[in-house]
Amino acid sequence: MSSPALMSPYLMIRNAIIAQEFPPRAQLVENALAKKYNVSRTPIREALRRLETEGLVERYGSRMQVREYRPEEMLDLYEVRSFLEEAAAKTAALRHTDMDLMLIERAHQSMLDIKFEEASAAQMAAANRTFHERVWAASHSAALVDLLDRILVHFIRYPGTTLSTPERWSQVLKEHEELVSAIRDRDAESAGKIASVHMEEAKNIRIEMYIDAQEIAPS
Amino acid sequence: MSSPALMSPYLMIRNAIIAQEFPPRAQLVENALAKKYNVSRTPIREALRRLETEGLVERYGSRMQVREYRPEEMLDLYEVRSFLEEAAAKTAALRHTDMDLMLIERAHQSMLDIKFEEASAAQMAAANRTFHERVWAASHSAALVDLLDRILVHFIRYPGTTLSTPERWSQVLKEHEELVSAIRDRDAESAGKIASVHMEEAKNIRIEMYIDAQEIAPS
DNA sequence: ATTCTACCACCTGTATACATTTTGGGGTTA
DNA sequence: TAACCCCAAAATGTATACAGGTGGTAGAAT
Repeated sequence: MSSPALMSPYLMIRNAIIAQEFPPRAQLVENALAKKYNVSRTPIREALRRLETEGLVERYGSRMQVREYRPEEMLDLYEVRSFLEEAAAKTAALRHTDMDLMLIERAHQSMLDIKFEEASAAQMAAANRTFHERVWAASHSAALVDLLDRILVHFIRYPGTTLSTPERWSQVLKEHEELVSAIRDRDAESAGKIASVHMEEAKNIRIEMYIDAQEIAPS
Repeated sequence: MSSPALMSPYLMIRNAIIAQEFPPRAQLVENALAKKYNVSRTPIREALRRLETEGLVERYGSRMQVREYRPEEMLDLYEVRSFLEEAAAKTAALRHTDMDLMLIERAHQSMLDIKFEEASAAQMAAANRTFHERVWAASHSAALVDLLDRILVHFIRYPGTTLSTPERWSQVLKEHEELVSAIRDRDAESAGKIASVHMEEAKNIRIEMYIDAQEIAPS
């Protein structure tokens, strides 16, 4: 994260939304943002349009406001991601080149090299993301990668990670191992199934996290 | 299609691209477009940004140009659509309300009411699209609908329809009938399978169309 | 003839000024 | 008191002016 002055209004506003500096349903007024970030309305408008297409910001009439979100929405997102990851895994199994496989294996090895106690949550999440991205790439379907990107954007708004315990971490590694094998064997059905189950588990962990949060701070 | 003056620059440019008035790789220069459509650069810029996120237009450095496309890409799109329609059908089977089912059945009936000889291709395509949209809606997954919308945008660039023969039309009706039944029975597996096969067939028809076109006008 | 340089034309990025629409409030009336 | 209307203020939509950067070309020198 570089200094504010070097960041585009798009990223500035985006970060502010994620940090809840602008809470859900907050009105995003062009003039106010322009003053706040010391640029003219023009770049602000473009940033808002972009955030709108990403789905972080919504129009109400002509006004823009921060999109609301409900924790339940997370389940929807995981569900769709599950379908897409299944599709990507299947397709990757059928279409991967030797190079694709090498890149996937290397990403997997990077995750194996991480010591859970020493690494930061961000590091682990990044390594995990890289692994999945390499699987996507191996599908050789630009359309599929585009959709996966689009879905994952929404996850930003939900804090935390599903990789937070050593048990889960080693479980993830085991499942990735299986996924790599299935892809290597060009076994599309298995690969799809593994990816799907993998996501289903992440979803369930999220549900637990949500319920725990509810019990600590009930409405 | 209303008169040009009433259409937003976004739609104007979009139509022009689809009509190949701006061929693939054509530079889209803001000033030129502004003069052509009698508006200032500001709305033109917004239109281009929007088209960029839709994927009809691409940046090369800071220049914008019409995105290239290859007929083979169509297969990718159908493949991804197939996954998504399968997901939507499965989810709709599990989650539909009585109202959802009624709307689906009504859309299906509308298609049955169409006489192939009398109806235009556009009418048939529209009725077909409505049917599918109602299935999507019955999934109650906003994220899924969003992705389907996003994928279908790209189909615009490829002319023609897969519903062009009476045989195919009645085949489509039969498969829709089966899909409605599976959804009604809340049989997710069948519904998913039917939707998936349905799309696979459309893909194959596209391949035939492409090959035929190649033979008539070889490179 | 070829290459290097300098300049000019063009295009995008940004700011600002102007136009239009929407909204919220206050006062009047039924 | 509630409803309606009108007006003022504010926010968005649009146009225009200005700045910065890039590419291409003409001309000169080798």
